[in-house]
Amino acid sequence: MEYKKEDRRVRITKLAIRDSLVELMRLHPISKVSVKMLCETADVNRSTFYAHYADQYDLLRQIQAEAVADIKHHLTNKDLSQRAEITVPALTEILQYARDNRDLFRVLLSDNGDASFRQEVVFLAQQRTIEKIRADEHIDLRMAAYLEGFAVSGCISVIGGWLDEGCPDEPAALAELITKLLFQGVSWYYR
Amino acid sequence: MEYKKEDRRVRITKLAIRDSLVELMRLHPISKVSVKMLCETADVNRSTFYAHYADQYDLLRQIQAEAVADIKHHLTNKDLSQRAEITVPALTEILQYARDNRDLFRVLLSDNGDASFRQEVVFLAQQRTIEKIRADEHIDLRMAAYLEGFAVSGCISVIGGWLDEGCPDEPAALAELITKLLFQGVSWYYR
DNA sequence: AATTATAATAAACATTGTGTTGGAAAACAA
DNA sequence: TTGTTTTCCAACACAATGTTTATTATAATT
Repeated sequence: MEYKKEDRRVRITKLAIRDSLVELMRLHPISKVSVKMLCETADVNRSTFYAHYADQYDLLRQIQAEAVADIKHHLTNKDLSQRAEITVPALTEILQYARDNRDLFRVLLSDNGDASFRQEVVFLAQQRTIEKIRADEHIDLRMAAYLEGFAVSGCISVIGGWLDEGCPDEPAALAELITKLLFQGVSWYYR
Repeated sequence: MEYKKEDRRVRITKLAIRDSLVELMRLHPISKVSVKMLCETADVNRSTFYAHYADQYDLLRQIQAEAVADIKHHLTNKDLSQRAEITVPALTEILQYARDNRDLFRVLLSDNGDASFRQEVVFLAQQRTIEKIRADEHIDLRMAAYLEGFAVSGCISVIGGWLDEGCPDEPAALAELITKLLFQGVSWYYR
């Protein structure tokens, strides 16, 4: 991987631009964030922006890709490299990571974010959490797709709400809740 | 409501524009759909567009509002006007309505759609399906929010997938599935 | 510290979509 | 048919886009 260690100026510039995007996307959807405004907020020349990114969407895509890579890193580094299933401890670790980068993840998971990030998360989850559903030959593929979509969308919603509220629960507690919601439905709680 | 019966020309124009939006949004997110392209596809003059809508988003908003009104109509017209809970029959009827307007709902529920529509659906559902959760004083508000978000996001995902695949299941069967997923989780199926 | 390489800047440019306008032509309702 | 309303057409100023050039500033290298 490109460990050529970017020029210091490049790092500073990119950081300023990325921070500005996250800041602006707390208020506006990506479509309403112009390159012009972005550069003004970051105090970076517009030509400089175009030297690094094609447009706002390209920028967002790169930020997302990095976040996905980090999540993947957390996944493979943990106990579950052998077991194709997300465990409460692993989910806890991911939640901690999300909390540490709260501003970023709020934006990525929010409705202001781009669809592709959620889709990537779905893909990651598909390869792990629910792989056993796929493996079960008693389930047809269509049903598996329903279950996966239901599960991942539900989870993302909970995590997004948690971040919006300032992470009032401990990661471990939320991981527990999510797991229960997934496998036992909403009824486990209130009945 | 406005039963003034619009001028025939207005009806034709609006219909053409709306169809064009749905068509274009199968490929691009709303942010990438320009008024110009919209009018070219609809074969309508750009000035005419601005006579009816402020911009693409205003147009989408109006389409959404109408869909929401229709759903509301289906809800209040049914047995559940007294019971604050979505029943399988009522959900079935809504699914039939969605299937009848498949192209439209695919767009509205997809990630290309606007967040506000999903939020409105969430709001509708909050007032009914899960009202009992709210009423239960043993549940704190934060937990209730988690459950609601989880449930609604999951449902929308399933319905969206169903529409994308060409509605291969009967509405009644899908309504049954969704209800089970909601209250018993994914485990009811594969184990 | 001096030299070389490269990144950021400023200014200008053509291009494109936006939103508005006024008048002519067309379609409607009566 | 007559009067009304809508659409169309052409033109407009305006703003953001993406590119290019020369110049300045900063970093990496020796």
